[in-house]
Amino acid sequence: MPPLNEPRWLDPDEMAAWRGFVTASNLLNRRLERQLKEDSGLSHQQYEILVHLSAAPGDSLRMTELADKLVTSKSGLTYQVTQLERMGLVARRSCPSDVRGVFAELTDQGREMLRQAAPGHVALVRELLIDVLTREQLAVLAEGLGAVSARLRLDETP
Amino acid sequence: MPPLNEPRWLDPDEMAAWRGFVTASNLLNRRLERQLKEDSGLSHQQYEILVHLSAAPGDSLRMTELADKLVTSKSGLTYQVTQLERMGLVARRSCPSDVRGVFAELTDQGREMLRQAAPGHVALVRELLIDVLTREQLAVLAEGLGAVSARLRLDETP
DNA sequence: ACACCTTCGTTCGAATTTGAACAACAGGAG
DNA sequence: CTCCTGTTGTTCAAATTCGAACGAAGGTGT
Repeated sequence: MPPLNEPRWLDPDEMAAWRGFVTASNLLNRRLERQLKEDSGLSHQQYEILVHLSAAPGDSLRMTELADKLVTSKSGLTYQVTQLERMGLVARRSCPSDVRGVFAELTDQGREMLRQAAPGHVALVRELLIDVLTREQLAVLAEGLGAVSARLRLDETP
Repeated sequence: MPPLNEPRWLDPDEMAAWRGFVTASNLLNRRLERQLKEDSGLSHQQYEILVHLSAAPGDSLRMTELADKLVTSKSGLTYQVTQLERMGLVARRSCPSDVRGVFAELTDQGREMLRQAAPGHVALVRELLIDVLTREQLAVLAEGLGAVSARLRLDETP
């Protein structure tokens, strides 16, 4: 018996997981966006840039590497780094070993902005996601979505 | 002892869950977007509009109600429905009981487009998310994210 | 009937995002 | 060295998104 031409639709449980994921993701992004904008004048994307930079050695990352971590397009990152540069939160530095390379580096002002914005952001993430879930749910979510991310990272490069 | 002024940062497990959620969400959206665009010429958002309409009684929904389900802005929906109308996939119908009201209704062509686009989309959702997780992980994810969504829906209206 | 507050969908301008095209360079194979 | 292929970051036009402001109605209390 040959494989069915009919696709394997999602059963109710699978559908619930999928819809829950999409809906929670959208709602969460919406809320975090508003909160950050009102509280610190940053978009979520800009905030994430600061976070990734502050977590990197030397508070700086190559543009491409940063774009990968953020899961965004190179051109999108170029735009946002320019914005952050105008705000004085990030600076561009050319790479010594590669003339084409550009480092985005967190400025003192950027570090300060992050220190100011982080508490409110983390509190909201906690209130809306972390504290809504049990310890076990959190663990399963971390492990499951970690696997999903890994799966997605794989067939991206080829 | 008064509550600490210092915010409760995320511990490693919590951080892993949060980063996993954000990353998986971004990667997944990126992939689905590409697949739908190449395969059917639809954006994910447009596809979701068709899905929600096809699931609604009479294949139609009020604009506001649809915007709620999609978790998007009213103006964003106005734009997308206009696009879909130009493609002949959706039609606007005025509401009999409320002059201000507008129904978005799935056309025959829209139904056909959905029938054509759905298999590839579902297959990818399955490949990248559903089939990567175990049955238990799926259940936990559905329940947990369901709760998160509910939590988010609550303090939205007031 | 009247004023008052809310809801509905659209319009508008500004901000953001994307993919494709591009120029400049890196890194090897020959 | 020289050609070839892959990278790097930017630019560009087009598409999308959002929030605020808006005009038009609904609904309520008096």
